[in-house]
Amino acid sequence: MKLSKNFGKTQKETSGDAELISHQLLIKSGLIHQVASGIYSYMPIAWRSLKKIENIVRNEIDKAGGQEIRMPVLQPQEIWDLSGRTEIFGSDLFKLSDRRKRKLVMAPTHEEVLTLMVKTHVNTYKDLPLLIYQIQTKFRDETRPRGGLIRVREFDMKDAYSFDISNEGLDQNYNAMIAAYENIYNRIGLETIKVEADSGAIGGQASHEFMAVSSIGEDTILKCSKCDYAANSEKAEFVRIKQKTISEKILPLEEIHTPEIKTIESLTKNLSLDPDKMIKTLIYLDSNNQPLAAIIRGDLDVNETKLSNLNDGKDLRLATSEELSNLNIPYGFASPIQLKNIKIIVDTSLNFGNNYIIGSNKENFHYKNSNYPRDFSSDIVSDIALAKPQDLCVKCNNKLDLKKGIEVGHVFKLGTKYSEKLGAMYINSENKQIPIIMGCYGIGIGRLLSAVIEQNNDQKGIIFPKSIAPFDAMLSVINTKQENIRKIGEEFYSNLMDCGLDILYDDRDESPGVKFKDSDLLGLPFRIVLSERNLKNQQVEIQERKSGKQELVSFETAIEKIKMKIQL
RNA sequence: CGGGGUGUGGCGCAGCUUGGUAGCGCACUUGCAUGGGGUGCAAGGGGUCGUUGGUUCGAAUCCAAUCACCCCGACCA
Repeated sequence: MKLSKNFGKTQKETSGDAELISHQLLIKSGLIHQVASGIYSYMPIAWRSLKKIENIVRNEIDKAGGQEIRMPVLQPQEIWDLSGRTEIFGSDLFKLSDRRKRKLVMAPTHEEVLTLMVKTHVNTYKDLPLLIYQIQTKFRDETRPRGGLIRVREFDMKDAYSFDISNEGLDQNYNAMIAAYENIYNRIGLETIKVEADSGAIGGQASHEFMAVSSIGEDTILKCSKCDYAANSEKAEFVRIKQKTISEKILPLEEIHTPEIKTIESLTKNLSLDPDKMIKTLIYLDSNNQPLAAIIRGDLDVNETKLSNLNDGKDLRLATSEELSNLNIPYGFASPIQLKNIKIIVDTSLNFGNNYIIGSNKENFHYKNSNYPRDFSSDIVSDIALAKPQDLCVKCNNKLDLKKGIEVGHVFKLGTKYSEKLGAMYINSENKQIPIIMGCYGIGIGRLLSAVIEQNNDQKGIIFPKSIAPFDAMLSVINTKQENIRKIGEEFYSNLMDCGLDILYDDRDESPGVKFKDSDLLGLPFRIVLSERNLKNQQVEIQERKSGKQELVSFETAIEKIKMKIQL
């Protein structure tokens, strides 16, 4: 394509609105155009790259046995009511109604429609397994779109769904998709790590996320410094360390006067004891305002996702001090001891120490030498703690590191959650109706592009990996005003195109500086320079964007050389 | 939703405190020069100052409401 004809221009300056490098580069290079918050148009050059990404994704999912279909964005709200996700998605779900006042939604994902399709078209175990996917525009009314294409409200996503008759079948599909995802990231030049994840609003038994490690990532990952264990912060587990001063002897409970000492921090100071000698009691309220007590060692923080999962996934929030006094719990002195009619969830950390300081439910008093389960009971003992860097890996006992990541793929084992709710059953060999076992697998196309740019750039601009570069190379012709050079350039361009190469031909009447800057900014894998200086010596310059390495080759062999380099 | 910020030619910004009818850079048009790292000179075109209402003889500027966008948090396949 001739750059002079391209719809879209590079800019010298970017809006102060753009903070992320990928966002700045996408705007500076004229690749995207913002229409509204979290809503973008893709300009021709970006669209080429996105189509390449899309095709790599399509190719890998096809290889994994996927069948591509296309489902509508617009869907009746009733099917979302049926699965119960109208409420779960809440305000993130774009809703509208048609002229007959029928309620519709703009789909943020497609489990419902596809499960209902499968219900119609699958009858027997002989029809399974299936792996169905589409690449479709999704809509989510995000609370806060941000970072250019990183988090948007309208975006293209590949979503795949597996349907199996056994957990082994599900495992197979799940693993096949993980392998496909890893191929995709390799091919598009994105470094990712696979982490264990919480299954969130989609629901289900197991889930992994693929994270592009990046300091601007929105997600927090804990990754073992030695082994391959990695999980996002909602999911991450860790080994509880035993108390340093663990007492052999369990001492009797004793009340101590602690006036106005309401926090672990002030207890630590006033009693000269480490926080891991204390127990903290946090009272949460769920969406129905049902209270819940989370009991955890003083040096640890509660992971609200883990806690919520133990409470039917209901949203939780900390009770205010007024709400506490309504429950007869003095703020700052809450305690599981003598706590009645409240569900108590205890973190496993309490099993690794004894003789703790603990609240008393009495204003200005704590107990010392409290021991679990001697002094209080619990409804559930489980891991409800938030992992921190330096905590120990559950697999190998080495230290965990904290990293930030951009979520670029998510896979879930759904199980029978949707098939049961929507009645997607098959008949087994014994003529019994059995719910189909499902999995779902998502990967965001636009987010991949911005993640790749976020990872592949330098001071000068984007450095496109070959596989997703909008063109194979930039042909910069210097001084197009000179008739003979322009002619050579035109011919050279069409010869390159005839070789099947995809060339962006800078035929503009611009100064060399402008052409070079734009070429670097756009970051195609190679730049080919035709100029008077080189042509005098019958030479053509080829520069690799990534390394900056320049090479002068003879005019005759230039096309062959270029072809070789590009196809390498 | 809470906190902070910003809306002025296509883009980036100044002007607002102290009211007097809009300016700079980039981009654009034309001409001349230049031609290996955003080149130089000259001449031009283009703005409902986010919107609505108010105060005033007079509002980009003061007041009020409202909308949009960005950042942090909360939230989030």
